[in-house]
Amino acid sequence: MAEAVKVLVQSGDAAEEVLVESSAPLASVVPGEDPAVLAAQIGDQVVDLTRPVGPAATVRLLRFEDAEGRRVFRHSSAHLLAQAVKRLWPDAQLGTGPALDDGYYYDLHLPEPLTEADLARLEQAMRDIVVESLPIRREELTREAALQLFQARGESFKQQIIERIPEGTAISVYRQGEFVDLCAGPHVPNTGVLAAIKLTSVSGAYWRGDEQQPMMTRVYGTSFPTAEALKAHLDRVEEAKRRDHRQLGQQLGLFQFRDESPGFVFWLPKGLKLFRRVEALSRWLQEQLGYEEVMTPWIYKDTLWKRSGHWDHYQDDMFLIDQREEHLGVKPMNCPGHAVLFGSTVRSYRELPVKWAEYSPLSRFERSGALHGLLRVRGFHQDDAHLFVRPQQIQEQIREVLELIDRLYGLFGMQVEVVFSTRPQDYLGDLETWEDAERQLSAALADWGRPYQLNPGDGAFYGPKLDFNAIDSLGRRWQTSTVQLDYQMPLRFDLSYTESDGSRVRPVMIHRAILGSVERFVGILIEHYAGDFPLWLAPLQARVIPITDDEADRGREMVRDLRAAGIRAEVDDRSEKLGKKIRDGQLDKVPVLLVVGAREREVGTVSVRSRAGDSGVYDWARYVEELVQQAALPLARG
RNA sequence: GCCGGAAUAGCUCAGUGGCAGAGCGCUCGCCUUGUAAGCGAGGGGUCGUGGGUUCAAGUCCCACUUCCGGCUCCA
Repeated sequence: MAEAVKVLVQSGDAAEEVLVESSAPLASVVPGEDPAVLAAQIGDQVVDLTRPVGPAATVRLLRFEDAEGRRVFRHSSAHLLAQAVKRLWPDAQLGTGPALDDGYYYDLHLPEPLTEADLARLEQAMRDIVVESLPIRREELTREAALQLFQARGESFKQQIIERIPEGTAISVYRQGEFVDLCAGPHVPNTGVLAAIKLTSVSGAYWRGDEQQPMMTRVYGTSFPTAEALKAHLDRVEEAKRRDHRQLGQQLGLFQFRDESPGFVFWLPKGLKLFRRVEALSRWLQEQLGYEEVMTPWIYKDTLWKRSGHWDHYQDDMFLIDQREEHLGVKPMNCPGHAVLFGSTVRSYRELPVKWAEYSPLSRFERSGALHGLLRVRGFHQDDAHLFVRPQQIQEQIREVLELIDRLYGLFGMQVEVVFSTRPQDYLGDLETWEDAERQLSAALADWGRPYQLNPGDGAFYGPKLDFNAIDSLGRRWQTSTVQLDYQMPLRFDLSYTESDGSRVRPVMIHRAILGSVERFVGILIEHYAGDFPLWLAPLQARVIPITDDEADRGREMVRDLRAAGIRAEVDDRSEKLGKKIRDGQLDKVPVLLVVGAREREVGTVSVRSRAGDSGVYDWARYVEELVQQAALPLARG
């Protein structure tokens, strides 16, 4: 029966040809029974090592180092978690437990809420199962058998999942010891390889993400093949925590949130310096491209919002005011105001593109649970602009926006990723217009020459869009910029311009924000730089430190020199020891500390200490000049 | 909005039914200092808000507010 087949086994960068029986398990082609091999890939399918080799010509062995292998490892970890829960709370019902990018979770329905204190017990139960090194076995069953199995075990959520599995799909379960879970797999060969595990948090989550459905308890965890790798990961998490903009904002005196106005920022002087600096950059770059700034009302009558469509589609997210007879809404976006302005006069094709920028405050009534530091607020500012263009100008205008994004993010040393979302099912307008718009967008992207991710069918109903993720110094992605084509707003406001042949044509509106919310962007920058802002951005660039009170006057003089040269500086003239002032300067993350003692005062020099440490003694006048140069905006491609 | 947790001095936090605390910051005094914390004293709190249980509540219970972790949503 068994037939010998020749298989090319790829393992990491190496590949070797082996002759095996086609009925032998894939594990038999693993060189030296290497326990680091978790699963295998045949074609584009990831499978268990217990599967027979079959007619495969090429088998790729997957380890934790491979993204696919990692997912298997984390998925098996989720099963491990579920098994431990069932041991401690036999009445718990299983929901789902997928792998995440750097961990996994399992949603469970528990009779009692689980607290973080229970996590230690649960973790221990998981370790016990690791030590037991239970083999993990796959089993395929019929729909009826599967339903019966989970019904017998009282797993109502699993039954719901089975009922939603399309006819004809193989239904599989995985068993390890007394535990069995409905699962497509694949999994690692046994629980023993899940060596280093850690539960990180517990929270609630709706079954299937639906508010109408029961609330599940979601337990989050992560896992690694070795304790060292787990430690390294936990250190990275610590690092991210250390950079939390909310903590740094408090520590560095940048901004505050207060109960008196939840979701709105109190900017302190230092934080506002950052905010204004970032905003000024955006303004400056846009002015180069011929944008013009406008400022439009922030409160409008309901008639405007009804016309723009916000009344029907966005009302829940707006601050509404009933002022005597009038129904008013505070603006969550600038677009209706700009549309009104565009339509206020007769426009010629010669004027287009009209590019209006606005930095006005916007308000959105975010649900209370959604608020998160500067990253999600109710009152914010966008570096917003609307481009009113002729349909044939879309490509060149998009191209220009892409360059603007490059230049702005380049200043902060950040890369951006693009997601192109195309026509959804329920699109408005005619197909031809959509196809032309999408063609122009992809042409602009192609011209830009950067890879992008296509998200078919995820565009807005009024037009296709580009979303941008900025990647920070820890490799985290933040959705910031957005570019959206809009055919609906011009229609609703009956916008038009006169074409060269005298006909009236409807312009296309391009909504775009480069920083996105300035508040959010500042929050991202705080985390990106961990509060160690580059000199050009730092709210306080230099602090002068006189060593004794005898140099305090000289110190104040130096601050005057620095301020006259445009450097943001202050003096620390407290009667404290030098070491103390240096320490405080470092903790305040001041880029340069300028020490002046009797020696420096006598000969007109300064002892400079940067973040890296003592960097020597310089002539004062020359140093100020040099500092001014270092503090200039890094506009390399000016 | 929903689930879970939390709220004590300006900040970070201890206090587990019986006199409200520490470190840092702040004020004052002493010290006059050479690259990450000098010494001493002082001031500072309706223990988030409102109700309840108790002889007695920062502590236990309930409601509300805000924050944190998620869900949902999203710039």
